[in-house]
Amino acid sequence: MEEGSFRSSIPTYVDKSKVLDVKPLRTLKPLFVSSAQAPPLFSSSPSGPFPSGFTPFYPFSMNGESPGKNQRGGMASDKMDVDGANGNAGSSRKRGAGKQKKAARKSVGSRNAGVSFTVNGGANFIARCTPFNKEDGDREMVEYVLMTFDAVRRRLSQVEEAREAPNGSIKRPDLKAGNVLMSKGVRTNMRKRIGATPGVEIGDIFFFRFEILVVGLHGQSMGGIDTLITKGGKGDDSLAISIVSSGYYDDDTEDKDVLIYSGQGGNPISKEKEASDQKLEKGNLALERSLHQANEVRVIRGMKDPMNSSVKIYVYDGLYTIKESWLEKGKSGCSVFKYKLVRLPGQRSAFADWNSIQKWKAGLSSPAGLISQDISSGAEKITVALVNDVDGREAPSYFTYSTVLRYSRSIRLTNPSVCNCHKACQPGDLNCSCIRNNGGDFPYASSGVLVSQKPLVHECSPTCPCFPTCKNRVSQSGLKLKMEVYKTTDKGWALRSWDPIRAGSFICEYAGEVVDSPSGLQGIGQEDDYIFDTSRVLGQSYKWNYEPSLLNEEIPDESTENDNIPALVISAKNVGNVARFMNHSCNPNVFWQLIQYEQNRDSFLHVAFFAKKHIPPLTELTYDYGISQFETHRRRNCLCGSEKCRGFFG
DNA sequence: GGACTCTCAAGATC
DNA sequence: CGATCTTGAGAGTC
Repeated sequence: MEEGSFRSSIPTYVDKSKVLDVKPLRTLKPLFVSSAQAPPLFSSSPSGPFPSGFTPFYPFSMNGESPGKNQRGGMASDKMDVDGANGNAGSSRKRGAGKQKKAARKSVGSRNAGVSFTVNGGANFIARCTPFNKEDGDREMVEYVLMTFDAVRRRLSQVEEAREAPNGSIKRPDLKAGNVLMSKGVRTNMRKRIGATPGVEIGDIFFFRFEILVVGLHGQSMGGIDTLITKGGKGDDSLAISIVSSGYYDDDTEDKDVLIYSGQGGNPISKEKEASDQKLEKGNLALERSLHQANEVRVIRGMKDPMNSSVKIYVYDGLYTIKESWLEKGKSGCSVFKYKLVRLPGQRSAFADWNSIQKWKAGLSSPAGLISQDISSGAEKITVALVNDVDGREAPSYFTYSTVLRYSRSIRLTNPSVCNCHKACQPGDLNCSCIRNNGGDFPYASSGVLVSQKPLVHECSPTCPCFPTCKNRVSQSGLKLKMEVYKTTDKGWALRSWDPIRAGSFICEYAGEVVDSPSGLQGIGQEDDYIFDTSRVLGQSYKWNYEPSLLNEEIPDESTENDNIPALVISAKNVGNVARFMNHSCNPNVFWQLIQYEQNRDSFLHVAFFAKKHIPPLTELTYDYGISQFETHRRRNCLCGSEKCRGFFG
């Protein structure tokens, strides 16, 4: 820690001649891949359809359900079959369009005719949840289950918020989504175990109790103590295997490695019933037995979301053991069991980081290697830190910080449209033309998260009469997260957030200068490492949107709209915002989404980044740069290090 | 804006 | 199979 030793060299006034030209990603050598080796390219038309969001992702085996399409063979065959998945999904969607509008429920079954299911006769993608990986998971399965949960939950929120009379409706989309996943068997790590949960990493964050349940980290939907029956007999022979410290009880969570956890029970059940003494039974008894057994106990710490105090975030803080227990008088005057849990040494930090970040934000301390408090020089509403803890005080190469996308000339994309709402646009209000432009669905849930990826999201424009607080302006509100541009050991500069990020949250726009002539792109990409190009094709498709069949919905027909979206190419070499520091990954945690809104009587395209999954603080933000369609384009070696790394990008 | 109350929920267990 | 237990999350209130 070299606290307080910086506070200089804001890049806008550093001596350009002395600054090394640091690329966002280190370029090793040009890489040319023959077509036989190249990964499958999807929908190569520059006008779309949108390359990333619409081809269903099959991360796991189809178990021979797409015969003849699986061309990888060997080990790969039971992992991923992107070719087959795309072939199937693409054709079935086209067939489904128009014909099956009415038979929503039926169509799901008939579309899948001939496919054998392993679970509840649901959609074929559920077949990936095999008895094997439902019992014991891995990272891929955990991420898949979490992504499915949140996609379903977002959709249920969207449907719910559009409803006029919320009587008998889904008030708890999280519980409903949990129920859908449980009943369809979309879950993992169902086998209870002592110690680590395969695929769940220390530091992982969760926004709902059900998320923790469906990945098998903690097997109680509400209760704070989960137990494992050790001998075939009574419940008495149980050990505590995981606990959630949520704030409901008076736990002491001050120390980053020690947790004083309260036993369960004794709370007043209703207004009439008084608090009572806790008894040495159930979870309390299991904790007591675990004290003597000294077995590992998983600890999940709940805390307020620094972004939104009404939201609670759960952080998996790794394994602890119980060292002591005692009985004391609680605030109500009744006896409460207390357990002292101590974190096992040698685990990567998780909860401790949250404490550090709080101090940084409060100005009580600084991260090691802080060079600048704000590389945006005040352009952003929230400061953007610059940190180099790797090689001294070197700063990124010179550029002009801009929060907006600069168009050199106006491009009329569609007829500009403004809505006629005079407060905030209301989900479900089909009189609102902005909502109609989005196909009738409000693109964002009330929490501000994007519900589904689409070819194009139509936001309300600055000229719409609705309030600036209208929820349909998410990408126009600027940075909300506390960002940090930081130096990595091997990938140049990178971007991360001090705040936790919920899946679907808006992160930032890709600011820069629009490159006018798409025909001239071939040359531009050669020299400019800060090009963003919507016509690049993503090397790996994935499914972010909810699976309609899980909710007995028909597959929406997106094929007719947005066929004429032109390619958008942006250079952030000279002008840009934090987005220019985001590196490529083949397994990214961020994706981009085209947004359109009206400005000065013309409609303009924007590129907005959203969180693909929940992102813990200080995790590098990455997106898939995609692959240029120009064969002469210079490709670069990928250093993302993910298991499914395709080896190159660009 | 935040602390509080109210309401309606879920799975596990017995 | 249903009652009981154990709180979570969102909305509404002051």
